Amino acid sequence: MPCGAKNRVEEGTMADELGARAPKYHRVADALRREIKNGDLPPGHRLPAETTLVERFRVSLPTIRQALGVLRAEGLIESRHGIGTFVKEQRRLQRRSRGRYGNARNHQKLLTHHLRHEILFAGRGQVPAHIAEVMGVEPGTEVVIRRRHLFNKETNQPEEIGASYFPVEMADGTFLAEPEVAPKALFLCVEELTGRKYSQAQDQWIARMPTAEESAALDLPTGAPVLHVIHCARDENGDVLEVSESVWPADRVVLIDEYPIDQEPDDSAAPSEI
Amino acid sequence: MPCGAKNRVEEGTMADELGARAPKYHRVADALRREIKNGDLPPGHRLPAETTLVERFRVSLPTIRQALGVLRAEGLIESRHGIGTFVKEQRRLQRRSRGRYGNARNHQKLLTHHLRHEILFAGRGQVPAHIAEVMGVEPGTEVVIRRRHLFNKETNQPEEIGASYFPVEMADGTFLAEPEVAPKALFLCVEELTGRKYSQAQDQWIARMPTAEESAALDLPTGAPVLHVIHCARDENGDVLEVSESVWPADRVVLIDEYPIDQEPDDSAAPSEI
DNA sequence: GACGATAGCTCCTCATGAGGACTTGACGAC
DNA sequence: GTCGTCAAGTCCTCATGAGGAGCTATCGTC
Repeated sequence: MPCGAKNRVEEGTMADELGARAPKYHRVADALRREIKNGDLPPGHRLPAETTLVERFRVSLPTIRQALGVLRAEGLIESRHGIGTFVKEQRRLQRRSRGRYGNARNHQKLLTHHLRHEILFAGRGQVPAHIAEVMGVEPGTEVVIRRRHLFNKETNQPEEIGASYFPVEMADGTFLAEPEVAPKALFLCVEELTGRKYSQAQDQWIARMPTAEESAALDLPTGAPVLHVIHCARDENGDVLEVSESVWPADRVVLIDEYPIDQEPDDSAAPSEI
Repeated sequence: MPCGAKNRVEEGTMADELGARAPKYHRVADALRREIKNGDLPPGHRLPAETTLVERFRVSLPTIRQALGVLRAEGLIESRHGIGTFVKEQRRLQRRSRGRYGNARNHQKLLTHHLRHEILFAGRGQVPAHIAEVMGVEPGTEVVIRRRHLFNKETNQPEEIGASYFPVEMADGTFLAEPEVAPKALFLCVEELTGRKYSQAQDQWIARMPTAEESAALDLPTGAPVLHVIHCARDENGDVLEVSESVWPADRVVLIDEYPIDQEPDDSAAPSEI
């Protein structure tokens, strides 16, 4: 069949919103998407086999596969080789509070004690470029690095990957360079070790697609982005005490930040329209 | 050619890391990806035409298209109908400071004065479900809504879409329900109108894929996520004064948050490992 | 010089056909 | 009962062939 001659494509099931000019794979995807959103195809339910969809929509297999590819990219369905294509269970969002330093001073324990920690690396290493920039050092400078993975203790699902970076002269030779899990918040350790106080912070918030490694480490479905925060803490002189970064699976985690609002004018930067 | 019989696939250009068992489209994608990362195909450069790639890699057109689809999904290339396929210019990241309320008290002017404001809607309307939740009201409750689009004044590119929501009893009848751009930060207007002070805030940070509307409004390339913040401000009694939300194109914008670190313990929630 | 038609390039859509890889469940041998 | 074999069902890969749609440069006309 030449491309121009339109087959009738199962009226009533196929979308009518999209004109007859829309590509077939688009119309098929639209029809299936509506059935999923309607609840006709509930989460976990198996879709008809591709060959069945070929008959039902009276289009060719590549067209059906292209339509399913669209829905797969949207995160609506998931195909398992040799088994079938399923409507995805939508993962429940977990709210993770970032909170403030003051709380940790109170409790004197690890702030993420509800998560299982795994220290992948602790010791000297070259600072990554994006960290060097906020640290204000040359790329490739040696720093003390602690890399960690955090898991939900119950489900054992990965919930965060992160790392902390310290200036060598500050942290080398201390237990910050040792792979044991710290008993309390790292910044309290740093304050004890150096006698300097955390005084100001800058956070960079980034949404992006994961790297292949992150996708594997966080068990991310295809098409799911990550939330990436680079946190830079300085003492009152403006010297960097620590840069830490965290990457969260955005399909599962919402970050919550709570803080008081200044009543007095200050000189920090301007918020976006509040 | 039957699927089992492997054609020789241009040794030296195709990846060797992936075994010969890897799918052809995967190997083609890998070869092109490496050329892009190497710089052999610099940003903005046009890739060979699909038919040329067919000859070069000695695979069929659908295979080439599938390989390009992989790179397209990764955001590495961009195809323009009738013109060609290009290595994407990586958009320069703009750093947008969110800063703090105090600054606006100082300057008494719009916090985003470097952006062009467009008020799409101002007036009464039903509160969306996700806003109702943080506001602590029933879904469907009437509130005063201000929807806005913000554009870069120079490039005219969309840089943010957002909205503010106010309780009706507070804002109805005031200029908050009028579509004129406010001369200064909205929260200052609210404080003047109500006599109540912004005292505490909660931000929800979300990374997710855009809706179709957002994708169009923010001129997002396919595969680019958005950064979504829902900001809830309350007075000292805990009454909600305003909920505002912003959606940023994550391929262009990095949000920066700067704040002092409390020296005293407090009772706010715990940060993730700092 | 300005305008419009055309040719030739590009990517996009879609069909047909075929074989492979993976999973599951039924069956039989031990 | 346990194990391995087998068949059937599923999704995955890949080829070939064809026509359509969008863009641009060239050329001719006005």
